[in-house]
Amino acid sequence: MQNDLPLARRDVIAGRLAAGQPVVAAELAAEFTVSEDAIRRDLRALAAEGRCRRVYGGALPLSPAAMPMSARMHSDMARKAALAEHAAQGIQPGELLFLDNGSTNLALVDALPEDQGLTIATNSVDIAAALLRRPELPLILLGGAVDPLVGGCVDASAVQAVSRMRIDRCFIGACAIEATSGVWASTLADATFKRALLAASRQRIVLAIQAKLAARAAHHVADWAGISQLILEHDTSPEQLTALAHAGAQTRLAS
Amino acid sequence: MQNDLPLARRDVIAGRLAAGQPVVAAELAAEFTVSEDAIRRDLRALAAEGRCRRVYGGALPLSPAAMPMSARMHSDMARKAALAEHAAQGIQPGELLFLDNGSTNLALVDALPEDQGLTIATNSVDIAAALLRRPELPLILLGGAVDPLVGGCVDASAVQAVSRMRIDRCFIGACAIEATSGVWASTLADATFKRALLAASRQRIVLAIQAKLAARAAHHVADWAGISQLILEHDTSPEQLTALAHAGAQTRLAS
DNA sequence: AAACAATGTGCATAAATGTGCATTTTTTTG
DNA sequence: CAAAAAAATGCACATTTATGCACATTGTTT
Repeated sequence: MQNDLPLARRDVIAGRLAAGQPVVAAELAAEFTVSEDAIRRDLRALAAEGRCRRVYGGALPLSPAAMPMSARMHSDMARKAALAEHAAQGIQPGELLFLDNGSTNLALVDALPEDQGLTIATNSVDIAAALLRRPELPLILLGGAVDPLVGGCVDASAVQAVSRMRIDRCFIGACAIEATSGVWASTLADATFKRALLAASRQRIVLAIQAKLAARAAHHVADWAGISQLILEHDTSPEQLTALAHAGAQTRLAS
Repeated sequence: MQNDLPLARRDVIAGRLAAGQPVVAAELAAEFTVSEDAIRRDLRALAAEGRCRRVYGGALPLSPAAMPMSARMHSDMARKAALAEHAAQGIQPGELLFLDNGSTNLALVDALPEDQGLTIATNSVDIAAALLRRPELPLILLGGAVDPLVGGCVDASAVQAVSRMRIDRCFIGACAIEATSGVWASTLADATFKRALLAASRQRIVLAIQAKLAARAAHHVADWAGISQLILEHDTSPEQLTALAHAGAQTRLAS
């Protein structure tokens, strides 16, 4: 990402600031392959124009935060990021991925590798919004009526659309997990969609933080025979793990 | 790529700028096999016509397409909110609204009235994300391949989907506005989608902040005969207003 | 047909701008 | 309070730009 236009670089930085994103001088210098002096001059100029606030080590946007969606509040973000990091390692170049609704899959967006020729599909509005910040990743969005509880499209048109796809690897969002029976969803439409998604996918991955094992949901999605891999946190209890293994789940632990 | 017509070269450069592409003086000189002086003269002339921004080493497009959607949505929010407030007053109960891509329409989300039985449709990821915070409003999301520059779906499937709808009131996002010619978009796909959206809608509204009148874009969407109402800021210059009125635009000023 | 103005082009020089480095000053952190 | 990191400052260097001028090409006039 090195354009020959110096002011273009300044515009890119200004754009990130305008998007509410804080910037670090050293990172920008490495990214644009210029010295930190040049970056500092840019930030100084932007601050003089009133387009950011200069701080030690970088610059902050004037109107802070705001951009992320309703899922920012969760302090589980660190846990989910660890799961996502582990899940991303299994991704192969050129794959068509599907990220189902769910805040855990949202964390996966930031863990997706670059320059692998990946294509991402999703039915989740929040995940699509997050993927807009990864413009190098081609994004296919499933349309339809948005279920406000789910935060994405799980209606008949979405089922039909996903049924016409051949997905290499899908990440199912689980509302609840039970060791004996598998994956569960909160709403009927969501469960129906997830089953269609599973049917269209070769590799079927589930990311689950601890809380999912304690949760309950009304509609069954799939048993462990239908799930290729269940990725859990490293501090999952041994009892749960043996129960899962006994039920036939292919589990892996994120470090 | 060496054509003997000097004007042709300038048009090619202007076309790239209008498409949102930055140009480097030295590269253009090599491409057209002329000296950098000639290129500089071209760029100077284009900048004087307001068709680009001259920078050290080349020129940058005036079009907002260069800035990602995430950056555009947080700039000039106060101005856009005023426009949105005014536009919301015209909405009738029970209508099916369509909010086209665009940061100005994003501000409209917070201005939509409650308990009016409205239904909202959009092809914009960010607008859909914002509407998740208004769960009482039924939301229909158009799917397809997401254009990262546009921030939403403007491909053939989106055109097809919108063509099958009967929309009561649509809010078109304008990348640029010209008093004599109407509404312009930055990319061909976006312009095509907007035309399909206009064709499917009864009331066709355009919200435009001041900057849109100074911007340039490459692809024509509609002239003023195709726009029901153009909502502008209260401090739009009288010259612009008379030019718009003379061209047949139905303008209204937000307070 | 010849002369003319108009325009675009390329090359010179001088001015302006951006960059990187060395040094000093300021801020943060332990 | 001391050490480390970051920022400001001054300066040398390279690149880009503006300006004036000579030259070629084109279209028009006489």
